Amino acid sequence: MYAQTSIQIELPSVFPRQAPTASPEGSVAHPVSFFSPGSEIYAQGEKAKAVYQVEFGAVRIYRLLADGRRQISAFHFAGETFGFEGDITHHFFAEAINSTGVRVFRVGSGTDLSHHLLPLALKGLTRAQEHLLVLGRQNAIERVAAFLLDMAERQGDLRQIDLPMSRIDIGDYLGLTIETVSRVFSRLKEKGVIRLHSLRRIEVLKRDALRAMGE
Amino acid sequence: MYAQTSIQIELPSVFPRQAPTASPEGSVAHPVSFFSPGSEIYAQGEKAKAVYQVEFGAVRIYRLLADGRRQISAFHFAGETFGFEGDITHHFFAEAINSTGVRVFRVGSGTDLSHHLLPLALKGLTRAQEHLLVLGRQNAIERVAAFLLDMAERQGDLRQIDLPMSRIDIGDYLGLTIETVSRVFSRLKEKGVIRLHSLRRIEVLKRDALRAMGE
DNA sequence: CGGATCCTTGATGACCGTCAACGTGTGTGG
DNA sequence: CCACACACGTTGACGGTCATCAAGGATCCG
Repeated sequence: MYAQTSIQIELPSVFPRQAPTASPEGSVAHPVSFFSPGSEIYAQGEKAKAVYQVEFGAVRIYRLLADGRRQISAFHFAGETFGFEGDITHHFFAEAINSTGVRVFRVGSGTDLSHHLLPLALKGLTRAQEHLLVLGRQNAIERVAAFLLDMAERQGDLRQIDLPMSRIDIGDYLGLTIETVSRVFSRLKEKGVIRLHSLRRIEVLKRDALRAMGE
Repeated sequence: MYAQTSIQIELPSVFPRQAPTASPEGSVAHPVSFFSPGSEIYAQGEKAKAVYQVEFGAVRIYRLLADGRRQISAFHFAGETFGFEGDITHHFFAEAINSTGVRVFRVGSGTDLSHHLLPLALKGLTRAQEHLLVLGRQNAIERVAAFLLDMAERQGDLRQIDLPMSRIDIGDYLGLTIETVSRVFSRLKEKGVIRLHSLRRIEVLKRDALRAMGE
């Protein structure tokens, strides 16, 4: 699709939707790598040798079945940290969704990050387990509602949500097909719950209705 | 259902199906609590103040929706550690499935367990994310196959698997109803893939067939 | 402006949930 | 030791939800 580009550049944080968490090692300078849309940050089976903090853009973490079915287990946006799924070897793929800048913190070799990583791992664990409830026990409307609420919350609970990812990504995150995602969006529009300014920019008109659906 | 019983007794490990992991604090003696079937170990909303190691028996971790739908996110058996879902406050319930002994390691108050907890949290994270793939992208047969393979692996890959949990628990773990679980078991019997010695004791006759299904 | 990708909408059917009835296993008390 | 009762599990009939297949429309890029 896209060739992987991993240029080492120093960039300021452009879209800090969320205050970046404190740098694991404080004042030490760490390189920012730039990834073009669709390019791979790491692959399943690779040795995990760093953790990554999103400076701008968005990242998807996913796994594949042999026949190509894909499950996105998490999205990560500006300020969020990822890269510790799997102790030694990555069990997942990480890809840039858009043009994305990622700050790299090399792990191992003396420095001890476990104090910083534990809370991040626990947060990831909680998120994953909450997502299990969505995939295991909620229907299509409830899944989309939960997704929109989560996106809204992570963007500061504004009325406007922008979705950096495609419908395919949303479907593969929610365990649905893109057609079902699209139909649910249409139904939510009909009901006056949301409004689409563009394909990837959504306004939430009735937050309570969403909450009632997403539980 | 059952009254909660939490008697502080010292018990030897009875069913060490798996070698217990090293005690987080080595030589210090820690109490073993006994829980009767169905009794609560901790509840959603409680402050997390300990981690727990299963001595014998089995534990289910789950979450509920308002209308009672339940999603079991994990089972834990002898030798396994749980209790760190949620940083400060538990976001989940933990219940004993059978008569279960649990060794309690209190957290906080000086002692620093983060070095011990991080690998456990990462393992839990990986398991949860793998389970996301099952719930999001696999059909009923594939889910049950994956479940049986996981159970077999955690019991040392013997031909005989014993399931400490009910069909309801299996259904709530796999995002299926008990009827569907039952039907899949029957189909696997018809195909000669498994054999039921009793309701909760299963013999795997064709491991390869299971692998082909569970991916 | 043109082409490709992404998204939407419709028709159809498969899979699995629901409801219901029956079978099986387990524990208790007579 | 047997009888009974209750929880658990199985099987069948049916319907709803969502996947699949297909076509057309919107959007974005050069």
